[in-house]
Amino acid sequence: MAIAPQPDAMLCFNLYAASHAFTRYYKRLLTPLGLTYPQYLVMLRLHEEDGQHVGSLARDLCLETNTLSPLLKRIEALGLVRRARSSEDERRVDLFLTEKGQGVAARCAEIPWQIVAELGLDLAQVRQCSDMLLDLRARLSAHDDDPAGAETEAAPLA
Amino acid sequence: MAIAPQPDAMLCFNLYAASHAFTRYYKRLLTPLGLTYPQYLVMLRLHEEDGQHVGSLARDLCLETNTLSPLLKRIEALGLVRRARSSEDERRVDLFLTEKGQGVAARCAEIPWQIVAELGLDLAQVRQCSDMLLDLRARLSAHDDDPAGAETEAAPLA
DNA sequence: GTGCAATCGGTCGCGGGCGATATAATCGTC
DNA sequence: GACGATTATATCGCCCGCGACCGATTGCAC
Repeated sequence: MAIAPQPDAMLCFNLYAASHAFTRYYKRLLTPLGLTYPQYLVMLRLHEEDGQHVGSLARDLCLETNTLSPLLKRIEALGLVRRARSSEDERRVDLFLTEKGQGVAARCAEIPWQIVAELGLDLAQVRQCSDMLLDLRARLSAHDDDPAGAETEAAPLA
Repeated sequence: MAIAPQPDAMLCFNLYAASHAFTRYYKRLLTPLGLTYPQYLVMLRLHEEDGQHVGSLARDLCLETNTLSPLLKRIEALGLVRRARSSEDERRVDLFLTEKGQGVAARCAEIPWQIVAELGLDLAQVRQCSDMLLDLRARLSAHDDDPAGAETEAAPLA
C-alpha cells in the first residue's frame, strides 16, 4: 500500500500511522473530558504521582519542557492543576492536581481498561509489542547522543 | 517507567514515544535535504508513483487534505514538486516531481536501508512488528465508524 | 437543461512538538 | 562575597494534524 518496499520505512510509517490512529481513537473518549491526548498523559502521570515538577514530567513523557509549558498552562486554565514554584528550588515549578483535577484523573485512569475491552486486544501480544517498541526506542536514543555511530559510516546501501 | 499499570496505556504511549523518537532520528538525515518527516513521506510516495493527486496521497499517508495542502505548497516552494489541476477532473490537483525533486526523492529512497544498517534491526522482527501495527490500525479504524462497542448505539444509517 | 448532493481541494483556528533563545535561580570555585 | 557555568522553566517561530467550514467542479437525478 503505502511506502512499500523498504522494511524500515514500513516500520516507521506504521508507527507514525498507528500512533495517529490511536490518538484519534482516544479523542472520542477524551473530548467529553475536555482533554487532548498529551494532556491526558499528564493527568495520568499526576494521578500516579502528584506534586511532580515540569522537568520530571518531561522526562517521563519524552517531551521537551517547551512543549509542556503551554500545555500545563492550558490545563491550569481548565482548573485541573495548580502550578507552584518549589520552595526548595525556586527554579522548579511543582504541579498538583486540584480537587476537580483528581476527579478527572480518576476517570482518565479507567480509559485504558475500557479500550482493551473494546478492541479485544490480546494482552500477551500487547505486552510483546510494547517491549519491541521499548527496545526500538532504546536503540534510537542510543544513537541520538552518539552521532554517526562507531562503525556504521560506510555502506549506505547493502 | 511512565504510564505504568495499564497495558493499553503502555502500548499507546510506547507508540506515541517511539513514533516521535523515530521522527527525531530521521531528522538527522532529513535536515540536510531540507525536508521534514511528513514531507519525506510525500517524496517517497511520489518516487514510487509520480503524478498522483492530493486525495490519493492523503489516503496513502492517512492524512487529511487540509494537512497536506500547506505541506505540498511548501515543497512546491522548495522547487521539488509541481502542482497542476487535472485536465480530466478540474477538482483534482495532480502532483509531479520536478527534476530537482526526482534527485531528492532518489536520495530519500536510500535512507531506510541506511537506517536498518545503523540500528542493526532484525528484519524478521521488523516485519512482525509492522504486521502487529497494521492489525492494530485496522482494529482502531474499524471502531472509528462503529461508534463505541456493540452496545446498540442505534446506528444513524443502516 | 435544471437542481442538488457528493467530491475535491482549500483556508482558518487551535493544540501540539521542537529548535533556538531568554531569564532566573542554583552551584562551584575562588 | 564574586562570578562564570549549569540547571529549570518559559517564549518565539515554524511545521504538523485536524475539526469546521468554504468555493468550485462533477455526477445524478428529473
